[in-house]
Amino acid sequence: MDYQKLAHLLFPDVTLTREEAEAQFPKRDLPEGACVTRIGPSPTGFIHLGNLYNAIIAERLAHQSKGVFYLRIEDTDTKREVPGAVETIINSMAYFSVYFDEGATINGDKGAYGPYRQRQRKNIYHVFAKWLVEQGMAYPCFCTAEELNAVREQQQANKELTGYYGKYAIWRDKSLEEIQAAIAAGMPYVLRFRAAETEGEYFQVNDAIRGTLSMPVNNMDFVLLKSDGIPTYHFAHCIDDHLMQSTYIIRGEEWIASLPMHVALFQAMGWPEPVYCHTATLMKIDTTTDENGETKQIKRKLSKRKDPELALAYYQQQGICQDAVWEFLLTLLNSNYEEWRIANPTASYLEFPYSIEKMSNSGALVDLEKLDNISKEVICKMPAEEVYEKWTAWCERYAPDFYALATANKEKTIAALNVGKGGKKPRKDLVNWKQACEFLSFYYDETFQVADEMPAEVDAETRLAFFQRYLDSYDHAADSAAWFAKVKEISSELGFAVKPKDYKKNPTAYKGSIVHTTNMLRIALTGHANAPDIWEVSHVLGEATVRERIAKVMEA
RNA sequence: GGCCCGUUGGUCAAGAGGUUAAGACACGGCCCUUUCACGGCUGUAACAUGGGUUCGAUUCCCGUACGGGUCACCA
Repeated sequence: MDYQKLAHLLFPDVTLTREEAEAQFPKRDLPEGACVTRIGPSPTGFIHLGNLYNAIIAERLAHQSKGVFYLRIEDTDTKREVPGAVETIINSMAYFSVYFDEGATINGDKGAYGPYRQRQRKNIYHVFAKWLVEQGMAYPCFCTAEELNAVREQQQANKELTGYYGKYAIWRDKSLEEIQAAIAAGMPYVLRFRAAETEGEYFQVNDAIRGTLSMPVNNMDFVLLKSDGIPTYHFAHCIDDHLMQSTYIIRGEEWIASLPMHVALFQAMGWPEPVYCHTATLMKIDTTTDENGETKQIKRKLSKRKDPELALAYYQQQGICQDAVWEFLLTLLNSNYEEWRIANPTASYLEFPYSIEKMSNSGALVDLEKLDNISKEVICKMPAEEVYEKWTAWCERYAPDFYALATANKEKTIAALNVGKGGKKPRKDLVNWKQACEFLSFYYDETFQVADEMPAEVDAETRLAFFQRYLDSYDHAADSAAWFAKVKEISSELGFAVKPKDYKKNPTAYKGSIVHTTNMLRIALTGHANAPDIWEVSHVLGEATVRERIAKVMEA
């Protein structure tokens, strides 16, 4: 077989040599130890937590080492591509504060190692594909899908290893004439890798997360180029990650099984392999009912159909703060993150020394309660102005009514966000931006509602009397202590116990306790029996609103 | 089914051939307290399983179970 002739027959338009093509991607000028990483999402329109999880690892590895982090769009599957998906990927990553040094952007590509969309790199792949053909390491295969299916069924029936290998690789040793005839007949074909003919041979690969993996040597003549000339993931991964000089490949564990193919490819090309890092799949607990009617809890992979929390869009819609998602993922990534956070309460999460060796290699469960907890922690440490900016930014897109209210009452809103902030024990009222709307709604007359019932222990007459005296004696300028002293005084005059314990001990001696009177005030002012400090809230609302709201509940 | 990966409290997890097997979230109790939240103290709760190796194993080895991945012209 004349491989030169075959190569020319298959790639008549490729004029570049392998060396010339490689020369277009000069060595990166980076400091010692710098990592080059990437994410390579497919534009299928669905990006999920796992994408972010891997993106954060890659980003940290690159930026902690003064390396490069880039975005490559892996659009080799034209069938699954969804219009606008590239924008979705870019926007989602931006929403979660994941920034790329180079790669695909909304306005074309940025960086010297592009194009960063694989379909646009077709000619590059062909140069290397041609070289492999010249070396006798790749050949065309004209099998139809039907033929391949038939072979697979036969293999399954015989309990043999399925796939295109050994004696089943019927096109691997065809003559040039037969290939020429097939091409002349217009038969579509794929380009396959000529694998080593082995069986039962093993080799070892190192994985930065999992340690040494022992795997069978690849003996599959897998597809390099599909019939449309576009590479498969395997081929594109090898070519791109070499030319773009990725040093670490961060990807999900579903790729472990194809590692032998990738290693074989790198060896065929004569290139060093990058360091592989296969991350664990995110899981969740599901409650199911078994055949005996008993409910069971099982741990399973997050599913796109069943689990809304898998989609990144879910976190955006819920208004879960970006920083909280980062910290949550960081705690899953590195178990010592929480300890670090306790020791460094005010540091940015970007200062955390992330280490790939500390990664867990079993599937972590997505615990939304934990996320909420982290989220509260993150928001309560944020200055009110920042909370305001982030909350309103979210509202602008997801809650236009609140966007209008908050921006029209900016000063009041920031004051409201400052209630209970600061000090050693700041309040943790806000969990996410969606819940923030609910929580803050009582501050605005437009959304204020009396939701809770007045305490049943207090009769209507006493209640009115209390409010009347409160209004008559209300001094907006009084400080918190003076104000509370006044509330106690009125309560006492009306027969309420000033100390809750006194009332508890001797309930018949009183009409109620200070708990009841302050609760009435809370309900009148905030609509809820549970609310932040009354005095502080009153000063956010302003005297006029305080008087109005109390007058209103007296009418009801 | 073949191949690969994994299994420490409900969850995330630290850990080591001999430990009272950390910590965080969640849950319970107590305290603080004008409500709630916060905070403080405290409690319940774990090494999948059977064999080896060993003076001793949850930690090392082998098997089993369970969970996951993969076996495409998808990534």
